[in-house]
Amino acid sequence: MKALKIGEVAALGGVNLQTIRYYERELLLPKPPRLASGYRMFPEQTVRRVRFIKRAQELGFSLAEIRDLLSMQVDPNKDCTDVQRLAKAKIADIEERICTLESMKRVLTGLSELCPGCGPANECPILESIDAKEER
Amino acid sequence: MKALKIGEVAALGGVNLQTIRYYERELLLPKPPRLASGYRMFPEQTVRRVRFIKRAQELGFSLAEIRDLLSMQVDPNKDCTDVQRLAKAKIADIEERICTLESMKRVLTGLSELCPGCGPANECPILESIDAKEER
DNA sequence: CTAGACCCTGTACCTAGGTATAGAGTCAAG
DNA sequence: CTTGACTCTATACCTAGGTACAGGGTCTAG
Repeated sequence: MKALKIGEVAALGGVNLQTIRYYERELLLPKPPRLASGYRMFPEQTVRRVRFIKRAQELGFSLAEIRDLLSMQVDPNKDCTDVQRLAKAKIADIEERICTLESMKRVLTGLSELCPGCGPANECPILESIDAKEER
Repeated sequence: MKALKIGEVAALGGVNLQTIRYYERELLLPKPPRLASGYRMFPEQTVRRVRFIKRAQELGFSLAEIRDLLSMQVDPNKDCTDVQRLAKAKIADIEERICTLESMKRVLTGLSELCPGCGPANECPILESIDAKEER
């Protein structure tokens, strides 16, 4: 099993070199052994871990949540229920964000339809609607 | 027309007092006249402007975009087309974010269905799927 | 005239997830 | 043995949208 230097881990993992050190500080990567010179020597599987982190991020997990996911991977006392719970919570979270965005979109679309698309901006119904809600 | 002190503007606008100074620095509010003591004296309509900012934020506009909206409100050379353009761009932006979230949700839901909800976490299909994409 | 509430500026701090820079040390090829 | 690529630590900086604090001055009611 070949040990990798930080630059190799970063290149293979597809991230910036500083990001590796950042992940180590944030406890997303275990502290690697060092050479006498102080150089970090990472086990090969670190690359896989970095990619795991990036993919979990794409699914909407924060680094704090990913830290939890990673600890479940290695903790024999944790079971699937815990992972399921995190996944379900994240799905609910995503759904809520979608709802918020959809309501924003509805309002904006409604405003946009009021606007004739011409005429002076200071009389634009979009601006007036945002502005004048206090007399509702 | 009564002039308002900063604390009154903040209270009536429903924001923190520091936020008013921040908005002034960020050119979202015009620089108000000052008393000899240095106290800011805001025209009453400032409250309305603060509320405009907060409502536009709720619709998804950033402060930079709101600065543009506000300048259109007062610039006689701008017309509705400009406002429309900003609104449409924001709608497109919101739609894109919804798409991203929906794709995240689809993937997570798929993973969640693979998981039996029991068994050791280190064999959880959710974690394995996030982990093992490199052999796809 | 004094106490308490208010205001001033400047600066630092917060979240989240990094990125950049400086100055010094190390490693490997030729 | 030198040179260039790599690594080390520490610290600062970035976005966005604020919030907090220190140390001072001002305003107003009693």
